[in-house]
Amino acid sequence: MGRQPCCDKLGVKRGPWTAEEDRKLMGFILGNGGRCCWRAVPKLAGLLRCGKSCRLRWTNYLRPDLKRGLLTDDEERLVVDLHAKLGNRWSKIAAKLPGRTDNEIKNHWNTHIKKKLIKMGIDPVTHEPLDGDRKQPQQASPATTSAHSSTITAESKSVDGQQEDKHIDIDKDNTSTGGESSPPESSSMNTNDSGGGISSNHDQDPLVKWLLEEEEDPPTGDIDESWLDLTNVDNVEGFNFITATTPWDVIGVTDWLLDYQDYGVGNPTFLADVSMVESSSGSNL
DNA sequence: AAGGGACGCAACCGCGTACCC
DNA sequence: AGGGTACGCGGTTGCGTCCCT
Repeated sequence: MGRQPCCDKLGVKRGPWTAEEDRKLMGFILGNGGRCCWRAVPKLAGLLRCGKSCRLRWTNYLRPDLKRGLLTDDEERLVVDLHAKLGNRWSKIAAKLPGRTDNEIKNHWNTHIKKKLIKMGIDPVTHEPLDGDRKQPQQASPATTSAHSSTITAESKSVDGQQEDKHIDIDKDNTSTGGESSPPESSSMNTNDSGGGISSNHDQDPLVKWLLEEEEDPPTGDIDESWLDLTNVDNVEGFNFITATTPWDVIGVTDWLLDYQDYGVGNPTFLADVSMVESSSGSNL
């Protein structure tokens, strides 16, 4: 098949992004509205990066609507629940956690949640009790993490698989959905969800239905809706990005915004982030 | 104080899919 | 219909930071 590389490797910069590069990329996307494909972005933005790298940088770091910091307990719970239903489909999971990226969730899963579950005697892949815990009573049932109300509230201080201070709440009909669920597929997941790795049991699950509906708002009231208020520009103090006189000069509240909402610039919380980018490049400095 | 290992995050790689010609 | 291109996704890696000895 000989698929061509996404970009010419020669002369393409790799590695951590600098503040200057961030500025250029953000400036281009915000200023031009990204009226072209990612492949053309680096050239037009004056970056020696491949388009793929630009897209990743934007979606994982520069996007205005991104939350930062550790996942909250609620978010973590939701991730566990969603993972039990969907497996490693991080993008699907991320889609249900506003402001979080698939990469972020994936990293958090691998570095935090996975370990927690293992300490609790739960297989992070299948969400079933680990071998040593199979004889555990109800608390360690397969539904422990997939139940809608499951909670992981305490850091297990156990060592060697011993469970201590484990706090899993089961207070709903967890047996109907989680009990007989097939293990989520953990790899080579088909991006098409139609039937994919979800059991028919899960298809009946309201949560799964919600998960698979792209346009529907999440049921949690967890969303920071402040950004929806377009009149709220109180947070633009210090805003001096490029030559804008108002935030909206940069945002360009024009039709492209509507056309390119995927960039996330419709989210006014970016204003604060823009000034942040202005002052630093985040983790790279 | 210094060295080494563990940890966490950002970025890269390669594959699958959708779309276009 | 088939090939080429671009994008999105999940797995993996690299490297900086933290922590322990």
